[in-house]
Amino acid sequence: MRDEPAGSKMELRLWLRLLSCSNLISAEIRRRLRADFDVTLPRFDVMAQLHREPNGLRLGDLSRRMMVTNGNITGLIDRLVEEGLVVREADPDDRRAITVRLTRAGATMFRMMATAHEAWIHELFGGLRPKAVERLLDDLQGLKLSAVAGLRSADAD
Amino acid sequence: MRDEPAGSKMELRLWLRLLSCSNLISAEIRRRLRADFDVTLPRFDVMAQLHREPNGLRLGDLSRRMMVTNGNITGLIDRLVEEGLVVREADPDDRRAITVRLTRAGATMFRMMATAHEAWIHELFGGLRPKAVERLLDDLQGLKLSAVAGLRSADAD
DNA sequence: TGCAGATATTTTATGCTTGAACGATAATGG
DNA sequence: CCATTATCGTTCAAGCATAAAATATCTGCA
Repeated sequence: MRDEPAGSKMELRLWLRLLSCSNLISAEIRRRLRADFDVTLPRFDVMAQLHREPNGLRLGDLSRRMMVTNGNITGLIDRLVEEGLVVREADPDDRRAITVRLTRAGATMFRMMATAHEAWIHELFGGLRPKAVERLLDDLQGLKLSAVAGLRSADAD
Repeated sequence: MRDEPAGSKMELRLWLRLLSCSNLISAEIRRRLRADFDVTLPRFDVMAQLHREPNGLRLGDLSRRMMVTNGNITGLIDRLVEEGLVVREADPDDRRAITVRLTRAGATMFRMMATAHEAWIHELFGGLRPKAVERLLDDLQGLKLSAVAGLRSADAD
């Protein structure tokens, strides 16, 4: 007897449910960001990272933090620069490197968006009891650990 | 004074954690689908839907089930047809409509992928105790209900 | 009948994302 | 010192995704 079959099916259901929650919510956040601020989620994410680093971030660090490829960041920053929300600055110590930073307009805009964003999340998550929020935080942490372990075991193959 | 702040911050943390779990896992699934079967996740999803409908599905039904736009489906099906995994069939009753269905090769290929997929999920989720899986299924269902309610309340605005 | 509106799909423009290839610069080791 | 190697950012081609406009067909009703 193995415990896989039944367990596997439940895990599959869990994965589908997780994905549908995540997609449902992120689609709604994207919709509202677009409707209220004419901004996309990836742009919002970039601005969120930059907002916590007043001295700016190198492009490589930004792409690592956002877990996306370098080539992706280039285009994202291009558009944010066009809109005057972000500036590129040469690094005096390393001529390969470029640092990006929010402009004053970018920082102001981000603060407005962040306030709205937090309220939206509360609208969407507010139906959960605090206990359930705690449990989910815990269990999702467990899932993350499990997944990271699963990643590594496949690496070793 | 409002009662939001504390709760809102936890909800925000939960949202970020949910998103990072979902992204982590789906990136890994994409990577493996590509490495082992040279297939993308959206293509796999289309094939999964078609596999449960031996008589095929109309494009509109397919886009509704996958919760993506019509225009998206067009290109996805184009590529699957090129690869010989799917066929388009005219509907004799309605000349606007097109039904798509897995070819025999498509069905065979999907069954192989589905087997591997289930094993991958078990690798990634297997670190969770069955109790935790149950709890997550429950709590995520609660989250979904909360989010759907939040969607509707915004509609009414 | 004939036509207004609904429905089914495709097309188009735009943006995000990836992986791979590339050019420029920096760091290292003989 | 110079050649090799590594790092930083960009470019490119391909694919996914959306919203909006276009096309074709169907349906209901006056």
